[in-house]
Amino acid sequence: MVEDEARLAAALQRGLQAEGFVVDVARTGPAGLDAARHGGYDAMILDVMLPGLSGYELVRTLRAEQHWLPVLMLSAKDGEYDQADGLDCGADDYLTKPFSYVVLLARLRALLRRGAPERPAVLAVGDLRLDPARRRVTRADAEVTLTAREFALLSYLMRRPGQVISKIELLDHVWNASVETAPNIVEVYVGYLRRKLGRDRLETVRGAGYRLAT
Amino acid sequence: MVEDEARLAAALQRGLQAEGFVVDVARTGPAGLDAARHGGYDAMILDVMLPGLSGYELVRTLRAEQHWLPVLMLSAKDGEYDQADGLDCGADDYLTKPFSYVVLLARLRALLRRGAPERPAVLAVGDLRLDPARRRVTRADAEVTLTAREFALLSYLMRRPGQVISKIELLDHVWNASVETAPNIVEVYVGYLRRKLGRDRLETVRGAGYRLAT
DNA sequence: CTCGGCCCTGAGAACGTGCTGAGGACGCCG
DNA sequence: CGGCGTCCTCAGCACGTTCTCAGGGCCGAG
Repeated sequence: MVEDEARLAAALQRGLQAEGFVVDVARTGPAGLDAARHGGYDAMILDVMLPGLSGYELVRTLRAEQHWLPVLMLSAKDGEYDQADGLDCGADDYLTKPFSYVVLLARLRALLRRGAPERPAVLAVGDLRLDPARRRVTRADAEVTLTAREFALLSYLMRRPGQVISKIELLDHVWNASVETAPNIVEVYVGYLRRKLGRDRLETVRGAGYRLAT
Repeated sequence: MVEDEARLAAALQRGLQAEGFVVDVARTGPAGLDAARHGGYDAMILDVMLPGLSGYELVRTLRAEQHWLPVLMLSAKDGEYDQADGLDCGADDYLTKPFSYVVLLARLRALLRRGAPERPAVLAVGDLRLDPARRRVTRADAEVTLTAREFALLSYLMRRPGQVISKIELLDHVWNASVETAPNIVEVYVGYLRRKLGRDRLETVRGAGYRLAT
């Protein structure tokens, strides 16, 4: 739940927990966005008026990043266009304050029942797209075939584009090898990926690791 | 749309048609139920107060019959429990009359965007059709006879066409075997299916699993 | 410029994965 | 009992994948 009014947040949290839900609360827009990205939640209750980032922007960002978490929006504005805007930003339902707790609960259940549409959780960086479920990678809409190891390495890098990731970390997560494994294997596979994806997608940061160009 | 007030129905129909929707109207509960069952619609707008069969009962019946058409319920009752009841019967959204047309439209769009969690009576992928009820499979309109195991495997794959499904998962769901069972049996059955359905329907994704070509 | 270390790459060995045909176990039915 | 169909096991083979290794190139520090 992303809600900056502490009392409302606490009341809802208590109520939902009593229903058996596991509830986390974020108080600001950016914090909520972050939680939605990485928290593995089944749904999000989202206030529109938030410090840092409005609920509208939050949903829009989330959808642009291909996250399809069901979102129930709360707002004090009951203008019909506010409601329409919220839904068109990508929210799945919209309630105006003050709202009935029973209604909130029923709508939340309806949302969960409907569930997230099968995750097009597609990672996209530049013209690179990686679909974990379909295990497909395309570069400028052309399919690229990767081996299992190459695929694992690329998806690890694509989850943190622009960041430098050390060979040790890659060995650890992609190979789950111990620290003493020779890091040369990473170099070899980066080489393979460069050959298949283009020379300049993967930058070497000498002495530090590799970075996926954004 | 299932609505017995002729003027409202006509107005909505006109409006939605102007937005590019194809709209049919049913005036009674039973007629609406029938249309929902056989009409192949993408969503249903449903009044609660209907002659013959209430909206609540209609949705409940539909859901009990495993139809997962998105339903937007309309009602003159704005008691919170009415709303909660409607949603708990299986509706996906609920609007109280009088409602704003703009809001209706936005909610309808949100509902369509989320889409029906497809559970079609007949699974179809390419020229392959599989009818779970009749336990029949056809390929380009020619019947294919499958053994029980082959059928189970194929239907599991057809529920998630294009996605890569691991042998472990197949073992788990089609064989409900433990993780330590030798995955060779999956390979064998994929071989059988390929022989019966054609070589290239089932792609092997080395190190990952199998994928039904879309 | 020179040197040391870091990184890249091609060759090929080692390894694993997946495919297939043969055939045994089992249950069903005439 | 014998024939049949289904389910499954097994072992051998083929080939793609993974990894090792060594030589050489590149970069930055001094």
